[in-house]
Amino acid sequence: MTGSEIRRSMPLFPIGTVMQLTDLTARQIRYYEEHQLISPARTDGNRRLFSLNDIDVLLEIKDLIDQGVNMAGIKQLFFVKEQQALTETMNKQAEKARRDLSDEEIRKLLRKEIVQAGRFNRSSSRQGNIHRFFH
Amino acid sequence: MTGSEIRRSMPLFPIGTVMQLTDLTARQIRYYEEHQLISPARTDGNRRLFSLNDIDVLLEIKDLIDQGVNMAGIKQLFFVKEQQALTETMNKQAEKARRDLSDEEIRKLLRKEIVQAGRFNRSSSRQGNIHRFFH
DNA sequence: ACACTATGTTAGATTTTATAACATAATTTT
DNA sequence: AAAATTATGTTATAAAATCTAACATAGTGT
Repeated sequence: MTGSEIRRSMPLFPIGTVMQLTDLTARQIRYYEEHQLISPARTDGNRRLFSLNDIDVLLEIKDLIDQGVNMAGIKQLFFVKEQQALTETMNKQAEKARRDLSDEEIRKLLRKEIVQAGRFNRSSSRQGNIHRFFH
Repeated sequence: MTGSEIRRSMPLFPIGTVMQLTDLTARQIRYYEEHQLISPARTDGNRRLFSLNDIDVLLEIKDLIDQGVNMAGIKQLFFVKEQQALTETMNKQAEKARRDLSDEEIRKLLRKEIVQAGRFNRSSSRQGNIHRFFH
């Protein structure tokens, strides 16, 4: 996880601040939590603490609501987005794996070459000081 | 004022959050406010709301205190820093003014050139379509 | 030894937030 | 059209967080 991801998910804001920042009522914010669109952290005393990510999501919800999308629609949209994000990271992992594989192949070839060079040097000029190639 | 400056001075955090973020007690934070090292905003109900800048200052104070500097010293340091910042912006303004002046001179020269070009064209070849130079 | 500094602690008042229940306009379903 | 559902408002009550102010105190500086 990167530093900015940590910062964006750090629980910092009480509901009052979030209300001002998002122009949503406390009732709305709690309602969206009830529907699991956000999961703010809690203080020891059970007060909600929202992260920057939570606020982003709330602003997104607000936009969609303003555009007439209902809760079911929003849930679906979020679900799809999450799937997208998931497959995206999976693709990235797969690509990384492929890259790692071909790296491995490169290394294999390199090894072969080195061995060949060794043989060549030994058999032809009897010098055998491969290490020169690695300085 | 830039966008990030606005963001950094936006009153967002209640004292509890600031306590956790800075590892200072409420008593300490209020004490530093009493000594005008910070000036957090207030809610309608008189609760303090701190900005990111406030938190930076508090962390700076904490550092200095950990290094054994007392309040008087911290005040002096902050005072000096503020003076520095002020003279710095003044220098910037002065430089800008100088640049603006020489810009003005450049424009003056350019104007002269244009007028000359106009005269030249009119008197010699009778075409006078200066506007070509400005496309 | 004495005054001052920086912080702790406590008390009582006020504000903010929590949950839960009931109310309701707007929309959807039957 | 009537009934059900949805998204939000409103209200009541309890608990948590914060406020100011006062007093306490260990450590510093003179």
